[in-house]
Amino acid sequence: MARAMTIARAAEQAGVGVETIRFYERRGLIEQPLRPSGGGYRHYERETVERIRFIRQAQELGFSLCEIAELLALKTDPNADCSDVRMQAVAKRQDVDGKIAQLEDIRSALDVLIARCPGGGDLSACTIMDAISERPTMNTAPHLDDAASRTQLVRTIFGIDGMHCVGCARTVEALLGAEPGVGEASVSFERREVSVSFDKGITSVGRLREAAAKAGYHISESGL
Amino acid sequence: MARAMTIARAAEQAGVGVETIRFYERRGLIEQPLRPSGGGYRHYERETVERIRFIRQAQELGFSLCEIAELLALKTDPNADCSDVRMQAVAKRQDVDGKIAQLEDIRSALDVLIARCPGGGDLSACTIMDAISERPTMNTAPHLDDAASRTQLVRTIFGIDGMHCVGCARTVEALLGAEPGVGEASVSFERREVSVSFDKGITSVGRLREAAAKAGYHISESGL
DNA sequence: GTTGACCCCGTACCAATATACGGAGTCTAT
DNA sequence: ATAGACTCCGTATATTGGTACGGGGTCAAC
Repeated sequence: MARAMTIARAAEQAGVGVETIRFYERRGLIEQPLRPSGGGYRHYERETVERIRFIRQAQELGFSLCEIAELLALKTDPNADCSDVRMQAVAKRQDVDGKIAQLEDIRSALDVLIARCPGGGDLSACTIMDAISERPTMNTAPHLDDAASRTQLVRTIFGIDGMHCVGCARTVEALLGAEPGVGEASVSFERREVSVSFDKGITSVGRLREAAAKAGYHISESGL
Repeated sequence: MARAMTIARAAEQAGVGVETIRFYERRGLIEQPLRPSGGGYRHYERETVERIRFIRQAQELGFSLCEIAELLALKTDPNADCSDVRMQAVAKRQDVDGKIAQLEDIRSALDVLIARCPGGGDLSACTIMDAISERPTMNTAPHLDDAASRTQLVRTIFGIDGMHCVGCARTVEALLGAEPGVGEASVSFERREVSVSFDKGITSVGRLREAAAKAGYHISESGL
């Protein structure tokens, strides 16, 4: 055992770059090792190499360098009392637990997709696409688990004639908004435009035009 | 339903900032919504809000925006054939699986720490610290699972006299390196210094000094 | 005692993922 | 018709986790 463990060798053994080690030193994740008088080269311990590997491992697991610093601090903090340390560990465990749970959610979601997929052929037959569309927000979506809630939202901007005032604009907004299948309608009196989002599976441009016409307004497919 | 869904309202509903939405648009994660002629304000769909929430969810789970773009692309790519899509999903699933496995490793590691901890009192009684020290690299460490391998590595730099040449330096390196408990020793002939790391639990400065003295070299606690 | 490999430090730069700013335009309410 | 809130766009800045560069010092070997 003769060759000094210089930074390059330490880096190689830890599987990182030389610059990375210096970076970790600057960040205080590892301490700058003892150096000879007057500023020679750093000499590393195997221990330090292990510490670097620990850092990489923890990173792989989604811990930030700050969190890793905390984990490492558990080891060296001389002021910590045991229950502090324990609480740190417990909190971290809950953290990890939560991450696992979320990943399991996404995994089972993917499982469903994969299981449903015929496995080949044209895209039109692909159930994965549909499935993703059905549950676009994972478990945060309020309640659209049912296959019946398959929607085909579109938004279009029409020109509109026959409005005399801002009141007319509000009227049109209200009457279009009341149509079945319409999500949201907003009318600009000044521009004589209406922007409306609706479900193609429920209503249609014609139906909307009709509804407006009944109140004396004329919709044209002009805007954009 | 009159109020147009402008960017601020969409941002609020999706739980992100306005700038974030614009950022996602630039990144192509969501498409810039339809706008009135001549460049008015954006009008958003609930659908788009859902999409943004999906993005945040996926991010929480460790997917990068690029990966999320892929996931979202499964939904809309008109050129993809079904098996392409399926392979994407399967790959993603494996990805997720790997992450879960890693997190489970770390979780059980933390569980061990927590279970061993007495739960209160002075730090000197804290087993968590010891445990972390024992397995600093998680499952990548070669084989130091045994409690017997509790080490107390230190490194010190000494001054050394009595060397006549570089050969002497190598000799000292070899003889110190051969001492039980010594990890690594490196000697600078020019600086008359030796940097040695050793286990305090196994050997001692005195023992090292003795070993060097036997070969005619004198170690002094000078360097640093 | 000189050479070539290595290391030092400070600083600059990179990519990812936002977030902020500033000056101009747009909407809506009064 | 004007004030105030909001939005537009482009650009700049922040944060995290590095990576690269350049000018000079150190080391070991011949």
